[in-house]
Amino acid sequence: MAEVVPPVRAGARPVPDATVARLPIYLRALHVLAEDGRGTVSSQQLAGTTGVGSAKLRKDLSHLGSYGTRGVGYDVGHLVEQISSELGLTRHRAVVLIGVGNLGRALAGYPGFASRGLSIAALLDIDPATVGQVVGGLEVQHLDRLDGVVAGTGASIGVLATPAASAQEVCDRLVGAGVSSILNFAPVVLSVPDSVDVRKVDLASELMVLAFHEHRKSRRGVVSELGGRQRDDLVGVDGGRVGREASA
Amino acid sequence: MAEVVPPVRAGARPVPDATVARLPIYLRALHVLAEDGRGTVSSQQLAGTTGVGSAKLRKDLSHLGSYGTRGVGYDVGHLVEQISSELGLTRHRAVVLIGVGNLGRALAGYPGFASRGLSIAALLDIDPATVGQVVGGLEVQHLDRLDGVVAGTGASIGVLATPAASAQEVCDRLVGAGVSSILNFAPVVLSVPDSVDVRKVDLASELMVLAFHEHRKSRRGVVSELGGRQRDDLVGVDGGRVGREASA
DNA sequence: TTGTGTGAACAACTTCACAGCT
DNA sequence: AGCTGTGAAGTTGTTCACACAA
Repeated sequence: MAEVVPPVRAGARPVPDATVARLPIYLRALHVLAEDGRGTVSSQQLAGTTGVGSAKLRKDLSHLGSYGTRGVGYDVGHLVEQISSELGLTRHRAVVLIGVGNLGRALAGYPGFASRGLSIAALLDIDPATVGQVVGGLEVQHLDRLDGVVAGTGASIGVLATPAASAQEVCDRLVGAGVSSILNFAPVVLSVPDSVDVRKVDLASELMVLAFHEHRKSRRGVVSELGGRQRDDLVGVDGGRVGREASA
Repeated sequence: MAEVVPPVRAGARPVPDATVARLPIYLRALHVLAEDGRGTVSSQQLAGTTGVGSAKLRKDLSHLGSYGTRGVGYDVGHLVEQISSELGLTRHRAVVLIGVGNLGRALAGYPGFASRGLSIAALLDIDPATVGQVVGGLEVQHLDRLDGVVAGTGASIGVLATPAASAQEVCDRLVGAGVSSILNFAPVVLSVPDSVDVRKVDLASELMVLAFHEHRKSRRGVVSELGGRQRDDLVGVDGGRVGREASA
């Protein structure tokens, strides 16, 4: 067609979202392989440990200009660097966590947060009984210090682990302080400017989706070979899209 | 495979997965509306509170044999029933939770679990210091009692909130006890029989995806060399005992 | 031979636009 | 008028199959 080229400049979306969502999984598997001293992996092998099909895996890796060797596989160390780089983990990113209840404590102590690239730089809460406690090596600070903490740590990512009732308010303060990406665990839909990314983890929803699968098994079908799928179903949490649509 | 089969096998998937994943969100919003005394909602209004586009919402609802009234909207109460029914929440489903650390405690106390259809029927752990504690009104039992607990409560859903190292082992025990759906919080790819559904929530991955978005935002002509020498401890995920891939 | 990389077919999901009911 | 329900078009993601490199 003599159609004009899409007005998209170079750099619109080189890496599909679905691929990005899987990169951390590959990265983890690769770290394990590296520890075991493996120098190379084939897509087949990586597929085995990540639960992703080998073709999908190859296509994913090809999006980041993959450097596999035909007949051999991928260099583990190099792949780790490639993925880390793509995810932006080569640069240390500070994360502030708001809401130091049980969930917040779990997150603060989560192995894998502290490990690579990402680290929780500050914990904040509004409860006087919690403020001042030391959790995961950090002293919990009062939420009122948010602006200073964000400025001081250079944090651009916030984790929201507060009760639902205060989530929107805290979110507003996070945005006001300059945070531009938020991981939301509160079961509410946050309203944020377009420039802010929100990703939501909804624990209750996850359980309900499982309940649905249970329901379907018992309700309709004999569990024919269609029934179980573990590998494909690793959808996890659906992507939190940017911003939101206009609403008064 | 001889004959040309229609798109989907008989009774395979009437409701798309993507829709199922959103039903809990609608359900929550509808509960709020019901509390406020709203009798009806339009797709437009529901879209506003759920952050989903109105067209998508209508299509989603149409999958469950939609019951809207043209020119008016949907009956809130009826919709709640429809969605609950589709998700299998009309029947009370017992859930067992393994691993009563901070995450487990957070889940045990999560509002919205206890509320509708789903309830955590038992907490189990293997740590003697945790066993016997009362958390969220339930006494933590030893993991060895798993079979009896599953049989006694009729639980078919298990929540895995253990450390990564023991996740696969506990998973096996869950499956052995008769649980057929598992919500896995451990950063491990579980190996299960085809008849078992596994859904994974990977907190570290979520953060990394956010980091990626941050990274992309700051990708303004930063073509210069990123100091890729990120040589930190090789923590990795230990105990990644992913058996094998049940390759299809 | 082994195993990557990829175009092309396929499938899933989303958005559009409007017919048709109230 | 207002709003649902849905074919059709558009977009995104997955799977296939094979050329090609080591």
